[in-house]
Amino acid sequence: MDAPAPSSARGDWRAVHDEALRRIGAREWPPGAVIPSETELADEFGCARATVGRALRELAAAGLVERRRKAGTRVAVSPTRHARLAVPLIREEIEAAGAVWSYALLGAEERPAPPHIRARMAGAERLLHVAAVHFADDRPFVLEERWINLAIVPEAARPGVFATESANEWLVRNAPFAEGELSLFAEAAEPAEAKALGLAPGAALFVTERLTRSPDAPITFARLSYAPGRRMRLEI
Amino acid sequence: MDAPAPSSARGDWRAVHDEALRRIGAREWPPGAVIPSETELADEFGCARATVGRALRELAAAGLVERRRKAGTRVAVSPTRHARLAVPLIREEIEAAGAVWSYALLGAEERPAPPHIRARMAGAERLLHVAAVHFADDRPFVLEERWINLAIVPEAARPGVFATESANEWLVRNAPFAEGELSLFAEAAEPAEAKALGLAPGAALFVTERLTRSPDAPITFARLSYAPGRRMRLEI
DNA sequence: AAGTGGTCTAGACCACAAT
DNA sequence: TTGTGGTCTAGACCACTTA
Repeated sequence: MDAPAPSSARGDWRAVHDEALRRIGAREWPPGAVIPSETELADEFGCARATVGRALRELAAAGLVERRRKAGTRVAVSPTRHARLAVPLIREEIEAAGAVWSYALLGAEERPAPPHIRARMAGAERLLHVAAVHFADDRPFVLEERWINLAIVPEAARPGVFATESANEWLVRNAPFAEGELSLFAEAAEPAEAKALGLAPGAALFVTERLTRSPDAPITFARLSYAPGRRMRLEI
Repeated sequence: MDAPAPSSARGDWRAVHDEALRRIGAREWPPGAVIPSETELADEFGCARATVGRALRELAAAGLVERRRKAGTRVAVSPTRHARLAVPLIREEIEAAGAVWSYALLGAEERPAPPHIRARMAGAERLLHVAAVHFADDRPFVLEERWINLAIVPEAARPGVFATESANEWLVRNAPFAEGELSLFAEAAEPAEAKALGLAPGAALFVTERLTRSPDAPITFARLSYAPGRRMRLEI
């Protein structure tokens, strides 16, 4: 880390990062405390300030420290762990499990949305409702129910768009990188859901609700109801 | 972005980042394609290579591009979206919702684990089993069932450790920053679970199973069964 | 052998917010 | 006003991987 820097297999910033992590874990830098400035740490570790900056930036991204100009860097009060959750295409999720994907469109029509949908898609006048089931090896895998804001993606109203390609994929292609919110919960299957998925009413469904927004207006609200047995796996 | 750099409210690397994002979304850089090298892009944007590097590093962290030395940077074949999931302490989750947290220990004793637990905690000889319910405003919120590897955290066997502090918090304090796997799914409540949570058997539970590992051996396996109504919310 | 990303440095200027 | 983080630069050396 000195003079010409004797090469660094793992990167010097990692050494600083790991040592900072150790001090936080060992309560040498207790929760809420201000840690030394970049300049001081650079001095201590004998490296450039940018290297310390890199290390602390990673810690901040992980939520372990909070940084503010002039105020300095302080250890987060409650260093919460985070996990990264992939939001894959349904088809890819099924194929990744080694199964054959297929798909049945139940309906696609413009229709007035129920109040709780209207509330979440405020500003959307005309909404297209799409319902479909995705199958893994011909067994029902997930029920997709979706509302699409026709003001933002009017092409979705073209007849036959969702005959072979699911709304799931169509929207990823046509509205990529959109922001949004995701909500995960368990719910007993309603009779209609149970029927669509070939289950008994009341079965425990894993449900994800996802609202996708463009900067100006909501794009789509999707509810995916997964048949029992599906697990969402994450690394921490 | 030229000569003395006319200051940058948002950072020049963001400009490069956003333009790259646009080109990926617009399929000017189609999935799987190799994009220009850092040097070429630095030339195009009139900035230093490090600035381009920063932009592309963020895109790589987001999973939108893949980078390999010599091979270059290519657009991911299927640019999957990711969401960040916070794994909070149960007490903090309840208090964040404005409710009062309380806690009842159902039992804590060393006991042989069933086969499916032994399989996931390979190498752990002596296991402590802990069961407890967390309440929000005196209503059952989640059932915590946990197996702890006594070889790694022998202090957990001390009598009375989990009387007032939950195993959840105790382990966060005593084994911070551990790696692991997280699994989310829905399941119908078993009779014993239903009773502990005050529900009818078969109720739809939101379940998380989490295995925490130290570099050498498993530390703990926890199953959290949430009463209906609990939602896990994420930003995308 | 050669070209790409990965990292480090020393210095600089700036934005921001606490004082 | 001042001290902190945020960013940029120009150059350098290295690691890795493909050719």
